[in-house]
Amino acid sequence: MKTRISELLATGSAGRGATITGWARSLRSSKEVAFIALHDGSNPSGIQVVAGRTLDNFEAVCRIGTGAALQIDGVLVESPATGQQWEFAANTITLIGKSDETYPLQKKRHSFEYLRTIAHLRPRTNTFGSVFRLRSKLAHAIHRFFADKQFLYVNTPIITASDCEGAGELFRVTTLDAAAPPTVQGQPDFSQDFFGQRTGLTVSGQLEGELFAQAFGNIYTFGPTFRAENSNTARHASEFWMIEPEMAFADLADDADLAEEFIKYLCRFALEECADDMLFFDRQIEHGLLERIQRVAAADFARIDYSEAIDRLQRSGTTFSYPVEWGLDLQTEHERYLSEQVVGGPAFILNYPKGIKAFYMRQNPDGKTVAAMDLLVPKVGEIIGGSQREERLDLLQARMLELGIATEPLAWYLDSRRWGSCPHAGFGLGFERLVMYLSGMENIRDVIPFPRTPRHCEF
RNA sequence: UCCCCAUUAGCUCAGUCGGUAGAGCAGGUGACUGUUAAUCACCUUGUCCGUGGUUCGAGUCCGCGAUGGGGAGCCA
Repeated sequence: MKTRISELLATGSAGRGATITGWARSLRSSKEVAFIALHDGSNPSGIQVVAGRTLDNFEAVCRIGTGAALQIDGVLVESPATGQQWEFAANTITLIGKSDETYPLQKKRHSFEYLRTIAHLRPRTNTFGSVFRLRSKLAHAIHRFFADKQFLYVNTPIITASDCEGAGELFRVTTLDAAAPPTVQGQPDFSQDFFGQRTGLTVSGQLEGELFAQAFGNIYTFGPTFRAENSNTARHASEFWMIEPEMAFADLADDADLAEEFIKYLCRFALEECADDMLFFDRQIEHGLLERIQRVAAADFARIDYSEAIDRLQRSGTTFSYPVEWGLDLQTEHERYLSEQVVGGPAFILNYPKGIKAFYMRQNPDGKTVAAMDLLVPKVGEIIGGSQREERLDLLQARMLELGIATEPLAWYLDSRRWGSCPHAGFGLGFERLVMYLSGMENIRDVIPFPRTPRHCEF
């Protein structure tokens, strides 16, 4: 029976016998004794294995390469040396999988850029061990948060025929022969395609989520999302995971309240339930991370109207590269100024001009703005985008007509406004951006196991 | 997609005024009774990103391309 290292350290006492398995991170040997840093992925520190000369295969153990897979029978003992409280005194060491000097992970610090080229091996490093433990636990925490609030978890489609959601470029899904598709009037004839129409990968589960919200009240989605934009930044990926709650009988204020409660919950969760990994990030990735997250968990998030934000930017006395004018979208430099200089923490920007937002957002009584919100956080930027949805059929239809959006393909969406329509609101949270924010990691490619970005689909 | 920067040993980098390359780490061998990315001694390692040009001579200068990084746009 194998024991996980984290469990052994948490529940073990001196003299407890166990069998552990894992991979050697480093080996330090001398004439009479050898030390193996053994990791099994269950904690950041691993455990120090002590191998004495009395082992039958002591000579062989001293030649084990970095990265080798081992099974070790032994007992937990208090460490006589500083550096760790416990260590594991080996009785037998079995080499399960050898590793030679060509193993790409060396006993030294590697750059994240290099590790991206060996993404199949990087989960065996300290940083990526902590990143993916945090990511996994956060995913569970997200489900727990919504389950505790009686939100229904709904799996919205990955393949969709809606290409007018306004959220981004679709990846095409087709079984047609790319070299010689059937054509009609010179264009590919998608009526002969697998689904009998043009289809793509989802850019958002929101529209379908709204339908479920109008049956179950409160719902959320949590799944992969695809955007075919040629974005080359540290914050964008072509495939990422998004959490999208949607609440019926709720307005924009309810939406922002939920978002704030959600982010704070996840901050507290990370601090409490991922303490050892968070400590690692604080020491190795971003000094002051713990304090920053603690402050967010205790903060009241600012709520600033777009119009007020424009006013404050104009009166700031700061010179920006891009113009600040009512009706124009906020640029990254403006968002950073607001969250970092004006607020010094997370800030909601509310009620944007309707001209720069999506068709489904609810039109405000002023006739100029819509009930939209973005949550801006220092470092990562926009982490949440949401809105109250336009629930009035006539206004929604008029807006679609105004923007030239065909209504027929979205007849089902409009139907939700035809019978039993009600005010409702929701938002989208980028899961990777959340992991970045909580870990201090600065590139989205380093918080997703095998990143998909323009020109990259390895592994 | 646009702007800027980079690409030299397995990794991280230095390389002066244009004269055929060097350090640290990793790795190998040996030493060491307790190490913490062990330490000490010795040793190995090069398509200087590719391509075309200038030049007696190019890692170094110029053009083009590729890849990576930072910033911007798009957005989560």
